[in-house]
Amino acid sequence: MAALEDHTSTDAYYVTTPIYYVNDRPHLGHAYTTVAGDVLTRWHRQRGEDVWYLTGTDEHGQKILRTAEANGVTPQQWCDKLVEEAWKPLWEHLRIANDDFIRTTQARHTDRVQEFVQDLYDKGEIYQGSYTGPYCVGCEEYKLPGELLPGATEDEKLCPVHKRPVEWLEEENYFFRLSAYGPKLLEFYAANPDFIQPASARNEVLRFVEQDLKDLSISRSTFDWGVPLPWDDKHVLYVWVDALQNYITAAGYGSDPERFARLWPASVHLVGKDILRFHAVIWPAMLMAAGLPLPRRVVANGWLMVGGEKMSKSNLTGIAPTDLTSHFGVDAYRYYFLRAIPFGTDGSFSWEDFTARYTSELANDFGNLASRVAAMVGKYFDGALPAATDHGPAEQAVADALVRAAAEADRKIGEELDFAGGIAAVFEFVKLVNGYLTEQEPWKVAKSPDGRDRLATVLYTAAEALRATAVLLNPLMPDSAAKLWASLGAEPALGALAEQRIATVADWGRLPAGATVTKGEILFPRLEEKAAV
RNA sequence: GGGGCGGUAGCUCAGCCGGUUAGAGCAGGGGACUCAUAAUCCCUUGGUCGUGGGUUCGAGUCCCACCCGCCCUACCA
Repeated sequence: MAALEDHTSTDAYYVTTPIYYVNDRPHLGHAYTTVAGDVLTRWHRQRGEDVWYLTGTDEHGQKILRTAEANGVTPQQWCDKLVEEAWKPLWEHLRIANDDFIRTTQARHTDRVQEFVQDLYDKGEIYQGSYTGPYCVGCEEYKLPGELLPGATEDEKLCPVHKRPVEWLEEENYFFRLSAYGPKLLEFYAANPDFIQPASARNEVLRFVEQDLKDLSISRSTFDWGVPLPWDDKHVLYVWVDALQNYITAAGYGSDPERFARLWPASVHLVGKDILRFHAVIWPAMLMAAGLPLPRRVVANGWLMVGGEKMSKSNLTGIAPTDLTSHFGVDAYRYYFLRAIPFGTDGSFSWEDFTARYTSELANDFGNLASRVAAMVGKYFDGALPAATDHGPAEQAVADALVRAAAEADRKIGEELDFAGGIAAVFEFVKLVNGYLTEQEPWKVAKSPDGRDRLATVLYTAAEALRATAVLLNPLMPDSAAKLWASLGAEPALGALAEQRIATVADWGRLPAGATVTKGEILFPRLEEKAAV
């Protein structure tokens, strides 16, 4: 529904993940979003587009300061350790092909951030004021009057989290004139109906902005782990104001005008639904104030639920991504979450469901198809792919199905970010090829003396179908696709798998006769019995 | 408290502007086949569509109320 590909040929397809808060190790939710972005960008690379994929870490703020203190190190040491020992290694492990990794403590970021806010200050978009509000000692933060619960007396209000009375505190602060941007934002949303996706997220933002925005407090003076305001170093920037700008500082804002022109505005900001408001309201308003173009899309993904229960912070960190990859493998991991959970909605997953899909879809349908085809080419033609000399209606039906599957996958994955739908289209094609083999019964044809042409044609058709499948699945499961590509002996004639283009993937007959087909290792071995999670 | 989203077969989900006997995949049952990772292919058993009202010739599909789950409410994808 949201085919919003209005970027011109000179613009890069620039995708960002959220900038992850390095307070702790990456969990399944972070990995889910990052894998989605990786598949999206790999897909666009295989379209031949100029692609840039950014991820990174948000390293300022009071929470990190506290965590570092609790661990007896400086906040910078804490961040360095987590980034190098937990975050970057996980992305490598999951085959994330990001083009850059930005950390908000890097000078290339903090210098530009200071210039950005100085510019807003000079333009009168930021003013000094004082913030007075109900403060919860338990939360160690200000609350909104509206979220407080009534207390024992008329004047007493309780923190909704701690159910304890709040105190009224006053703090000198700088404010961004967010309230002035409500009408402009609504105008922008109306003119760009696909800006916020999915529709549920868009609704939420619209209702919020329609209620009149309040100016945003953008500085803190009670702690110093942040970017100092250039005109008042007693204050550091509110962590989100600093963090959001990673999307432009990493793209060359203020340092590399040529690169910035190529990358900005971003094509897609991937975000979790919990941080939607920052990306769909505050960030656009800040960009408007600075006179910069707005990103084309903000896409919010839903929440992972474990076995029907909400994945709370505790049990979210309870299952580490590597706990799953060590059992199922990295490719299956990448496959599973994008296949099983419709992007944009909350979705349940479980060890049992993962196991069921692995066995049924990856091992039985896909992996086994690769095995049986390679085995028969080996058995009946000594591994030399024969030519299809008897291409008839049944073969044409396979070729036609491929055209449809490729088009649907391209539209759904490449345009709509409907990963589950796009993957399903490819796997329906895999099932169709299994059915084709069952109908054609090449093992019977092989026994008849005059069936040589027929046998060759059937096996060629299946191998050619697999060739396309390898290309279509490469963005999702690069290691398995590479194994299949090697098994088909495709590289000598067709070149590297990553160089295969989506636009020509459904052109029938690309895999040349004579290719050396070998029965490589099993793509998705049957899983060992697992006693407990 | 306010705002948003969801509650459909054992499981995970489709069901757009209301219209014949509510669909898919998986699991379960039966059959065919043997090239293949005991895989594949065909057929098939499952549902008072969260609850209670209402609108309508007709409602998972619209309206109201309620129950349950989740998210946001200015530092967790």
